[in-house]
Amino acid sequence: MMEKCPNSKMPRELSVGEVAERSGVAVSTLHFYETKGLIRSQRNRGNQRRYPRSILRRVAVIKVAQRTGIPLSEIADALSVLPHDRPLTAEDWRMLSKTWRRQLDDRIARLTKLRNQIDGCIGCGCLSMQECPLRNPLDTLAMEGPGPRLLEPDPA
Amino acid sequence: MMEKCPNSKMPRELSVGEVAERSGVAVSTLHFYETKGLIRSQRNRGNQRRYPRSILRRVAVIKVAQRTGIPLSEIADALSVLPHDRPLTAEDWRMLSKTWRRQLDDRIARLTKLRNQIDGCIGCGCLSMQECPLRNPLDTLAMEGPGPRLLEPDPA
DNA sequence: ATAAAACCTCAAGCAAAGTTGAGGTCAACA
DNA sequence: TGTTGACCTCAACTTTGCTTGAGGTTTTAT
Repeated sequence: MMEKCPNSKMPRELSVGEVAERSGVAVSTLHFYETKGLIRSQRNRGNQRRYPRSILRRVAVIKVAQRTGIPLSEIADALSVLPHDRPLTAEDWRMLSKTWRRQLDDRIARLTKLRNQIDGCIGCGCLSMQECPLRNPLDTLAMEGPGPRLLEPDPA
Repeated sequence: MMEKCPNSKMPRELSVGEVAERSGVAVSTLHFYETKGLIRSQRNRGNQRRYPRSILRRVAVIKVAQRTGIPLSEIADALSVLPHDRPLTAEDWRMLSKTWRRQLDDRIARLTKLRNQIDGCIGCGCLSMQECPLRNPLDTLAMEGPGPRLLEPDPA
């Protein structure tokens, strides 16, 4: 299919199609990520993309970050401090995951709080009551945090 | 400002601006919701929108559902079985919240699982190991559930 | 009576995250 | 040496959830 490494069954470099297949993202998505600076590619003499195997890890990390709800632009920022040409190390990952893990906690906490509110509402039939968080979102949420904000900005 | 109910300080009907102010959404958003069938309005003789007070609850419910991550189209579906011209009852809310609560649980569970995976990865420095969920997303996620799905579809 | 604020419609624009298609090149296999 | 399948670029289109603006009417306040 592609040139193989003579000493191994593993190709030394991966074509975009191979990366797509192995990482589970579409070729067009890899192109797209490249335009966004999330990944980078070398070209062979026919101008086709060739990736080092470490691309797979990078893409996996991107996907994980996305699953936590981090927008691509932030993922790009976080990854941009790391060189494209060497594999991510465990230490790199520790740094990245520290921040993302916090944001994930945040999202979980927000959703959990919402769930509790909903449960409270179910219990009390609150829609007919003055105290319900749904009843008067403005007042209720004014008490929940800073700023004149109704029903949280919700990055969720 | 607007015609008042003669027997009360509360306006009988609300203008779009009032609804916006009280519910915390922009006027343009209310227009938008109307085009999507989420809300409906009566018009006065000058063609301006007039809402019953129950609109506030309806908008609040929409916002809550949105916070759980439900797309507007599904919110519209759920609300469409309820008449626009009477206030939501506690029973209505119980029915709506039952489904949404389940989906919220789901989201929370998904994110929590992801957090655990991340924690596992941090602990083991897994990026350099074969067993890491990040290492080979295809195989790993094939085991997680049904279907040839990589890195979950993630409605999150 | 008139000016300002609020409202109306409709069209266009924005951001995120991609996908799709047209038109053309490259490479791997028989 | 073909001929297919994989690849290339660039532009346009998609969906979701709105916002912004133009151009015009209605309400309210003075």
